[in-house]
Amino acid sequence: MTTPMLTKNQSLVFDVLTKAEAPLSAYTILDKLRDQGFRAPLQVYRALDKLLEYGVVHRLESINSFVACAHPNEDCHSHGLVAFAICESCGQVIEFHDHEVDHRLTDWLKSQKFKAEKSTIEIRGHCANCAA
Amino acid sequence: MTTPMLTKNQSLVFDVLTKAEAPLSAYTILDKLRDQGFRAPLQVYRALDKLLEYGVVHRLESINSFVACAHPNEDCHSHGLVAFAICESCGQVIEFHDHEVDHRLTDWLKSQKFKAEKSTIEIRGHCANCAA
DNA sequence: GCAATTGATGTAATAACATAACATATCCGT
DNA sequence: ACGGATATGTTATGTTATTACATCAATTGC
Repeated sequence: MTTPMLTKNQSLVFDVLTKAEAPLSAYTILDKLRDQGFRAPLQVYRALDKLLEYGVVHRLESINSFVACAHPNEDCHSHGLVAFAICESCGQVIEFHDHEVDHRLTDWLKSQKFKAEKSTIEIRGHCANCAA
Repeated sequence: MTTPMLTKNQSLVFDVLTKAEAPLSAYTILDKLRDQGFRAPLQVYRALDKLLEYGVVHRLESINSFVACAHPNEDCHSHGLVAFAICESCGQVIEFHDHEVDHRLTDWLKSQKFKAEKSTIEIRGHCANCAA
């Protein structure tokens, strides 16, 4: 999907996520944008919905947070499957793709005649720097 | 891990999950146990924490819900990695294990020196019965 | 030009999910 | 019986997400 011109709110939210060192919750984003005139959660959630749709932001289900896509130039959707390693100490997120994993899951789903719509692979733990 | 004797509240919560056709949210469980004397969310969450620890219940992060483990006789923890296919129409959850996927992810994590603690693989879509 | 449609925004209220803090009670080893 | 650990009960609160409704702005068809 080609990303259309972002609206004002979408740009503000995207900028906050791009500058962040770690995933942010919707309410954290809201707080960071109070000075820009944001007042209500919906302003954030609506922008996030679009950014997710465009594939430039990912939602981390296991921590109810959002990150800017780490591979903005490639098309994440075409990879079919994105996986995340999330450090519980420093918050760093490593985003990666593995075709073999993708393939195995796809084959399994096909064998079950299960039509996949949205896949989540998230590993929580500690990154090289933070691990004892 | 061997599962110790369940307490009263743990048994009640586990029974509700075992009898359910689909994953249940903590608050849905609470409602189903009002007649048994449950009054507060914490009674459910505390029981769930233990059941998760014992490995007899899984949490589905992407839908904030809980299911009884589908493979009670095997030890899910020893599989290292459990994946779920979740039907968004009927709610059915298919739990499965794939050693190859496990292996690929483990190798990748090792290459990054990332210490995994908890992994989540969830695929939302439509099961064979519900797919158009 | 101008109504009609569509998409974006603003705001308030509420729903849904989860935990903190504190008090009591029950179980078990000694 | 005592003391510690675990389980429970209860209230309040914190956190995440959506519903409902009003307004505004850009676009399209006529």
